[in-house]
Amino acid sequence: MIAPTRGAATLHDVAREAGVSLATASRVLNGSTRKVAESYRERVETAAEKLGYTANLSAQATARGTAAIVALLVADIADPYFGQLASGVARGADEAGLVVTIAITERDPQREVKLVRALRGQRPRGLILAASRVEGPDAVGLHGELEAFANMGGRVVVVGPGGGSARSVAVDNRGGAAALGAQLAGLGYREAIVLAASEGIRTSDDRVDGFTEGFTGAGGNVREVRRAGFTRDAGYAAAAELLEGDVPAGTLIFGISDVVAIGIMSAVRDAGRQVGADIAVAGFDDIATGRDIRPGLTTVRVPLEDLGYRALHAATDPEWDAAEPQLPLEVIVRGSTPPRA
Amino acid sequence: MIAPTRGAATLHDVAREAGVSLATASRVLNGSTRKVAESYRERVETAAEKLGYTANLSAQATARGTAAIVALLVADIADPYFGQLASGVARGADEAGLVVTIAITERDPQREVKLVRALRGQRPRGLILAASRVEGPDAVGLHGELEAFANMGGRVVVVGPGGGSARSVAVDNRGGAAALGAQLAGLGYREAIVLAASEGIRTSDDRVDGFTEGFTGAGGNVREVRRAGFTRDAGYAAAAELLEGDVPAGTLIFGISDVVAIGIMSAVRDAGRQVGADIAVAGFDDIATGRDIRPGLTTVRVPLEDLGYRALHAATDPEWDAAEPQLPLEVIVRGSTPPRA
DNA sequence: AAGGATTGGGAAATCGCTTCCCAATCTATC
DNA sequence: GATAGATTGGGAAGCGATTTCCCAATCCTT
Repeated sequence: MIAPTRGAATLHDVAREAGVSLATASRVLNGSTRKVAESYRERVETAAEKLGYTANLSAQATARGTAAIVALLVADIADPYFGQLASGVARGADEAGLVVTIAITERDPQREVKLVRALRGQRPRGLILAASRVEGPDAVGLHGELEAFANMGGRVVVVGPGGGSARSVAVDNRGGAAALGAQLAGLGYREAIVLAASEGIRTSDDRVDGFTEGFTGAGGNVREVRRAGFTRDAGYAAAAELLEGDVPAGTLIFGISDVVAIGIMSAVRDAGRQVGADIAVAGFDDIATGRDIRPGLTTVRVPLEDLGYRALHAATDPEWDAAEPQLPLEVIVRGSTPPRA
Repeated sequence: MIAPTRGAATLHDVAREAGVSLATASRVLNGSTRKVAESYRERVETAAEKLGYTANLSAQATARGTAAIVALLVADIADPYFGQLASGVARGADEAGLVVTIAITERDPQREVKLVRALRGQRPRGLILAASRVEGPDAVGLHGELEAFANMGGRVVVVGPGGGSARSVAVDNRGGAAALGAQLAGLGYREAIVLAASEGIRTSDDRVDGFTEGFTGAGGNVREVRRAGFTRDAGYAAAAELLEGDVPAGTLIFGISDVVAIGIMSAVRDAGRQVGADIAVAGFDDIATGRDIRPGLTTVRVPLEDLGYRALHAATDPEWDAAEPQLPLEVIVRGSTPPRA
């Protein structure tokens, strides 16, 4: 039952209703090491229930000096990659009794810096950066902000290749891509084109390098690495342009992520070519869609949800084992890369 | 430049550094109607810059009595439907200088009630409910919580059919589904099966009713309405079961949402049938994937991003026009429902 | 039965920031 | 040039919690 009072009930109200002091009420309702006699405890709880009391988290945060918040920074929450990741973060936060605040960078480094600064105002326990170029000129401002954040007592976690003092939850992009490349070469592919994001984005660079290594190591040849972006439309556009030129049947196009690869598949079809036997396509991440698309998308499975879950823990557990084994990646071959005769 | 102090700089620090009072520093840095002399303003700003000051949002919230927060409740953030919606919410929040906190219900009504209660602790300006059954026995507890939330001064916005005091950003599910049904009947379909969520979920019910109305009104016949859920897997499972029975060629299966429809498409294929001429499939929402899948998914376009954007404004704008026109829906026919000869 | 050790409630200080109120200075008016 | 009125800085009282002391009432031990 919740009393229909105007404004929220405060701890003060509860204490008065129960006829105890503020201190006692606080001890009963919001975790404290000190014990309170059963009779008092009951009275306080009854009063709280009756008034529909919920602790004011902001006040709690000011008093305690730290907020039960974790901030998550993603490039685009509508992108399934980040959606799945966020899902894991949210699950972990829920378990730990933390609130997740989310901010969108729109892949704009400037914006990212500004957001980190704004987020700092919340004094979150941790900050999870899921979308960032950790290198390049843009990174310097960001670095300063992260430093400030850490100095403030917050933990920074980078999803992907870590840097500096930040903890990182890494994915073996290079290894996974190498395995993919090797396996595809094993299927008989000899010519590949890679559609990557701009240089300096580690995730992309690692995947390109790994793929090249694996593919060429097993007898293939990477004919070209084109720069596109991380979006479906970027993949589509780049592939469309590519297909205006001469792309022989049997060529493999490796998209830097599944989202990109899906764009590529559509472009291939719209160019009047066929995905699979004619032009093979592979991606990376194994987002849910890859399973439902036809032909199925060959990819490297990244356990995104787990990754998010881990990131949450890296951001909040005091003693977190940086040496924890990386999450296992797995190559998944589907119809988009049929074996070449 | 940010000074390498331990702990965050407080307003107090800035005031001392600048040699002014707390009040003045506050007025300069955090919006106030009062003017401050240029010379003071400058000194304060310089000091703030030097110390890397960022206002403690929690303290600000306690002092002001309200937090610059909007809470968003979704069923599953990895679901593209909610992802796109959240995207719009985030954009609007960013423009309005608000922070978005996100919570996941996992489609569990009990959990939803608990979350609303927990979220109340943040004293957010608004609460956007994007995933909720507004009817049925489970709804009563929720209703109480929402009431309490509103009493506290927060605004509740329901995405979908509104109820009670909450503002609502509605989608004409019924009308859209009716248009879809009519159009498909016009393409020559005569027999349809609907895969819906459980009864009592308004969104689902409205879509079922609308579709039935439109389809039968144009000469079709809804043979059956099966209850599944709102997920891809639910759609897949229900369709798989369905296809074990006798489903004649030319039958149309309408999935209550695109996510469900995509599951259906996969089930159809896995059952050795063909999507399109053999078994037609239609969905609702027009999530991005529907464009890249083959055949393309016939659906009703719901401008999800705009919907989220609107919800944000409904949650925060003091005078919001409840009578604002509903967002336009549009039937999109793609290859999953070819014209029947 | 007496002295010390627990146990547990309450007053008050504190967290970082806003804002009301007052005093001092400045501007404008006649 | 005096006075009313408008500006603008600062002091201090909150906001809604937590937490450190302090002290009275118990409990245990010998």
